[in-house]
Amino acid sequence: MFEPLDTAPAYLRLSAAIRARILGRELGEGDSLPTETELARQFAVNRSTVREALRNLQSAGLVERRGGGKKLYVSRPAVGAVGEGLREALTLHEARFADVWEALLALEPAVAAAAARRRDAAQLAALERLAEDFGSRELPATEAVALVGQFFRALGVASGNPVFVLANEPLVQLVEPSLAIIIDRLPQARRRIAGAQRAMVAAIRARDRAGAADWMRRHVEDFRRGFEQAGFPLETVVG
Amino acid sequence: MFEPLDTAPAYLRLSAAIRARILGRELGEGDSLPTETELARQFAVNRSTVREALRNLQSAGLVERRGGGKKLYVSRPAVGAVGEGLREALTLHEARFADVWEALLALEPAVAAAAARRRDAAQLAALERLAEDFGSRELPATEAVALVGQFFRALGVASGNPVFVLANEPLVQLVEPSLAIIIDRLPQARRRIAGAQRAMVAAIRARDRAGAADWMRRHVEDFRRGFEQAGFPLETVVG
DNA sequence: ACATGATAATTGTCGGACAATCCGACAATC
DNA sequence: GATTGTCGGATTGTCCGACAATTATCATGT
Repeated sequence: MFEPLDTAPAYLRLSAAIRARILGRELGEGDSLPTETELARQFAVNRSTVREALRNLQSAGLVERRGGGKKLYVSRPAVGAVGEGLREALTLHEARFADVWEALLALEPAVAAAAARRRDAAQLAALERLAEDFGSRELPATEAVALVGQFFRALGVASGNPVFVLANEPLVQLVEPSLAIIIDRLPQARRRIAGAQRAMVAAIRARDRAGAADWMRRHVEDFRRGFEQAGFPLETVVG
Repeated sequence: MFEPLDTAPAYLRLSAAIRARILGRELGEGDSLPTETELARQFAVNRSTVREALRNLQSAGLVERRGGGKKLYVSRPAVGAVGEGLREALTLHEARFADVWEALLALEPAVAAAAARRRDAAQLAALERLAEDFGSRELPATEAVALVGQFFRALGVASGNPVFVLANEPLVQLVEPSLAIIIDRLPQARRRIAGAQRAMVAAIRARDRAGAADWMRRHVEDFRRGFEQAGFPLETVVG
């Protein structure tokens, strides 16, 4: 009979208004927003209210301040930040290693296949350099893991699919700590990872989609085995 | 010799501090936070600063107010909200239909397979009811599409994998508008969707993982064909 | 054209204020 | 007994005004 009234606080309605303008492309990436005082004047609210609304947009990644400056710019949400939010969400939802692994097994072969199909020369070169770096040097675990993470991110970029790039990120972030432990405890882990990376890069260079996906599958399965052999149950909650 | 000082604004350090406590499980879901005045006192900052920090946590979904109340409670980020943020991010990254479809093709068969393996009786019943609802009634496009969305969400839940649940959400949200148009323009769309849902439910009931994945693959491929037949190029930017 | 320094604008933070609303307890009513 | 009214206190949403620190702007001299 009656519809609920819109009693949303002003700061929410304000951020919703600006958000709509950004998503509706009226404000494009790189455009700068008016100053807080000016926004307060235009929306006829207090500057404190404006600031609360801006914090909202800021943590959604829709606006940002560049390099310590004062001006606010419209921005597309950074992949790293979005991934971190997702990682937090998954942590609080108590995702287990088995869950993340299952997602990796579904996603990464497809990413590798897409990369094999669509990578350009520069992206291939980046992958080759990362694989070479990992394979040739005996870095400390933390740095080695960072390289593996970079390899996966580079794969995402090479896939040319922003959905893959975004989906990749939280999984990589969640997996990195476990991987560090595995590399520390299992002497053969480095060799196996290096081998898989080399094989994937070769398949991607040859534009061999099935090969890239296959090697990725083995790589991900190896990862699960490593996790178990390092003494962790698959039910371990990540994060 | 000297470490860089932490010059981040107070409201950021404050939200980081609370965030860390939540992620570190010192504050569990459902716990209530002190009042703003009390937080201001404890952190020795002004209440306005506290409020900016809280807006930050609020939009990350780490705290919420329940049902128009005043108390703040620690919460795990709601799937819908996280998905919406991701949808926005993908929209601003100009993901094309082809990209979303590629991700669906990688993800959904795995979700269906996991659901076939792990679903319990109640989850199966929910899927059956949704499929039955969709197949038996000739609802207007918007409601029909909502039912399809519910079917995918229920699949995610039945998969027992929070990663799948979360990854599902933005894809479903992005796809729903396109699907509404397809259903409107292609007379055979309803029948094909109903058929696929029935087949998937049957496979999931029989715990036939390969069958479920297979039917899902056909279903997703059908969806792409429908999109093209409805007159859209795959490069259409979603959102 | 380019560095430089003065000047104006802007942000981050603060203190205080007040109405609206929610909460809990208690009383009144059906 | 359950719903409804009432009342004081606590809390939030919003406003105002202020100020130091930092950044942007611009005229100026080289």
